[in-house]
Amino acid sequence: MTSIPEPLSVQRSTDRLYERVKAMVTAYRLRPGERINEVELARQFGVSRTPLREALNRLASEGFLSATANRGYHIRPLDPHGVLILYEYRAVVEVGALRLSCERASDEALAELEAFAARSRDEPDGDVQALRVLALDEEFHERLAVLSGNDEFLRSIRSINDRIRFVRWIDMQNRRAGTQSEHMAIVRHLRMRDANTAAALLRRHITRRLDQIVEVIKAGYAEIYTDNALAAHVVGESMGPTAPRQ
Amino acid sequence: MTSIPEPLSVQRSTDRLYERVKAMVTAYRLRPGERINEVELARQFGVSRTPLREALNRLASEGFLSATANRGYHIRPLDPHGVLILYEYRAVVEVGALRLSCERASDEALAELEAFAARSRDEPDGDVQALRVLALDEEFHERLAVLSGNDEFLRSIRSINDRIRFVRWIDMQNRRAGTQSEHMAIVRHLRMRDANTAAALLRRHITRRLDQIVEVIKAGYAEIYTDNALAAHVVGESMGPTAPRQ
DNA sequence: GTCGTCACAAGTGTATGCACTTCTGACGAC
DNA sequence: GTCGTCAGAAGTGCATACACTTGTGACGAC
Repeated sequence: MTSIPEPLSVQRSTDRLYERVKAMVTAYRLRPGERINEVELARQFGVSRTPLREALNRLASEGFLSATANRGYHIRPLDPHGVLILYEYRAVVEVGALRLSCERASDEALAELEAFAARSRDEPDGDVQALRVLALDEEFHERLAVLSGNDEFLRSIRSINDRIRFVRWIDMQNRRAGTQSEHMAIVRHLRMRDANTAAALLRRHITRRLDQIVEVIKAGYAEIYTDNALAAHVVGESMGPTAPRQ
Repeated sequence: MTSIPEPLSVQRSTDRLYERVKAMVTAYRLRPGERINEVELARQFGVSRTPLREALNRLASEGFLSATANRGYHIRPLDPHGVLILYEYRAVVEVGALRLSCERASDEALAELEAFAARSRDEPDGDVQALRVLALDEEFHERLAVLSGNDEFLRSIRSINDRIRFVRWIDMQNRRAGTQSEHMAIVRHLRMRDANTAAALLRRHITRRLDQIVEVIKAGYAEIYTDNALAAHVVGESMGPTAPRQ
């Protein structure tokens, strides 16, 4: 009896659809306000409407889509106010997680986090690597949450990461280097167990350019309606060998 | 053309099922670890499995149920550690909301909140009113979140309220009076714009009896397996006069 | 008696079909 | 030309059907 390498990959169609549609939505491959046509989308994915609807329902409950009875699902609009309050919320959650992490994380775990931040900083620049840098940025914040030892924070921050992915992507075109040195600074203070300074740095890290959010959203709209690089990357990955969308 | 009183109540079967099953789950009318039989539950509700599954899927994504491929949905176990980290998370979110509320709420809004807290305090005691007292407690915290002007906090706190409803119910058998005077104290400091004191009070209000959480959970299990009063109330309400929709 | 095997029952996952609602565009009243 | 009306098209909401997976109990080997 050979030890089976986990049949976890026996995934339901619903789950795969959830991930794929989420990727499309968070990258704004589907446009803000656009209505989702269940029949067409199901045909594109080569499945029936039943599992697709389960995925859409779930996405709606998580705030990625809005649902209206008898009128289906719509892509969430990309509005500055929504992004602003989400960042405000994010700051509270992440700072809370950081304070717990500062109390609870072992010295080794913090050293490992610092090594991760350093590796990320040394990642090469370039258009192709941009997506990877984005992923590393998200991962830094998730790792920070893991160290809190409280999975509620991790769960919440993952959800936030999904929801702000597009804005973060746009924003990172401008402040990649700053972001990564800020990560380093935060970890350094964590290693000194200086929670207050680390918290202040993290708060500023998150809310730093919130006053420019309107410009970022504008840039986002421009990207969406011209040549959405994030969508191209993400969908390239997640749709893989799927037939071309007519 | 008479002005129609909002056809918002044109709700989908999926949405009604979501609410009803959520009520059953949060009141632990279904028991921890129990597997949900879709066919039977659908029959009970007089609907087909399709809308029920959409509701279950949504509940699972929100953490009320756990889903396993080909093995359906299970009621989340009621474990002390899970409750503990949820309360820890809740404290961070609520304190964050309170600080924003302290900055932004108008004097009038705070006065209204105080009036609400006072009315709640004066609500009569008794078994029958217990459910109402529970609802008022939840509402106090939601109102506090509303004053932050940030709907992300409200959304989050509502979700937390749903998830801790049962534990709160058990816990409130013992500390009803204390709870309500603590609410009053918090609002009083908010009205003085003393965010730090209000925050400290709120934090203590939430984490106060966390060291006794194991006992509370034990009491919860006893209730679940004997004569679950919360479930009786809630299901009484939510199943109520619904016609048996063939 | 214990264990493995196998067939049937039970249950979940997905596809399909149909009813009902919403959308759209043509037509006619004014 | 503008507006209201209405019929057909398009689309969502739900029920049903079937395939496939998992659970269960009887039977036989040992």
